Amino acid sequence: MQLSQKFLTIGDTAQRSGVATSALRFYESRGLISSVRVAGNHRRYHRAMLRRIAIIRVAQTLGLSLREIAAAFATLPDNRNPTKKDWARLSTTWGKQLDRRIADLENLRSRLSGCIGCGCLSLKNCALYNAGDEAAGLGSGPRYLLGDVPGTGQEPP
Amino acid sequence: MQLSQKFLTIGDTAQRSGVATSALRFYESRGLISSVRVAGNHRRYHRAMLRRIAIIRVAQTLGLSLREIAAAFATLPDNRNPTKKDWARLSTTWGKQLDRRIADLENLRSRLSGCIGCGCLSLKNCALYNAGDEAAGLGSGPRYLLGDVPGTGQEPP
DNA sequence: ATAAGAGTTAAAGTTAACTTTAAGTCAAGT
DNA sequence: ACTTGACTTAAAGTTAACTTTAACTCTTAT
Repeated sequence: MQLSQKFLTIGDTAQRSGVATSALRFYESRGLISSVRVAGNHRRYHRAMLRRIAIIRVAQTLGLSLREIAAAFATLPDNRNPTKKDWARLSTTWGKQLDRRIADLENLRSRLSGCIGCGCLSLKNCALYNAGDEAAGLGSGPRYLLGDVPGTGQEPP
Repeated sequence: MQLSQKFLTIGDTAQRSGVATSALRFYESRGLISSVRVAGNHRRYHRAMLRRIAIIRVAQTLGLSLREIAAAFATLPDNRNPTKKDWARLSTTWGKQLDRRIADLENLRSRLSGCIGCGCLSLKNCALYNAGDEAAGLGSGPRYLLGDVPGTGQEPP
């Protein structure tokens, strides 16, 4: 295996990318990467594909699903291999998403802090319950917790 | 259905907790909640179980798996139903975990920021690669990206 | 010439957290 | 008496992201 080769076998690609051959075939089946075939139907990955594979792993670390990553790649003209500039654009977008996730968690954190000592945890008062399902209202979501406050028997529909 | 009843059918429990009956049976199969049986082999959940169910949902929102939640419940003396004090203890622990997750993400965020413009992304220099697998070293993890820098051919084992 | 090693495909297995389906039981209302 | 609705269980299905297995095919080193 020459390090300067332009095309790599799946085994070499796996070694250099740190991604199992089975995963590479899987990524290919999902359209995330591509290969050419040589005699014997064996795959050959272009060296540049290593960059793409690495970006996939980074994106996964950032919390993106393969579906989302594929969608991101699809925004590249001709679905070309990401250039340095493409990487800058993609990672900027992903950075913003990450910021949002962090903000959401911090929000959740402050809600939890407010609820740690309260012990109420009722649907109406507890910020934790009204966290995920803002528009849920009555009809879904845990109702009364500590205390299990009975209503009037005339709950709204 | 009387709101002041001490024991609820699975249907009533589902309605008041906002959790599907299938999910309740599933939680029970995993030991997260428990019930008594009445004539006809039908389940009855104690009203207090609603609190437990709600805590399960909150814990899930915080990112815990059912396995972890079960483990947390197991720390309660006699695996009793969580009291207000228990909730304070559990949620304090979970708050710390959440803090750690947030810190991890912020760390990742700053690494990403540093890499957005750089375009190097090599194993040795890139903070993003050395993110998850600190001790990975050579042998796993994407190697060379933009640039695909060839080594000496004498890589360490 | 041959055996080992690397590749190939399709299909099944894995884990989490449930949901859906199938087939059957039970109690209550008409 | 009979239908309806709620309930029961076991087993299979769902999604994501892969891995494992089985059964072959090719290439390469000896």
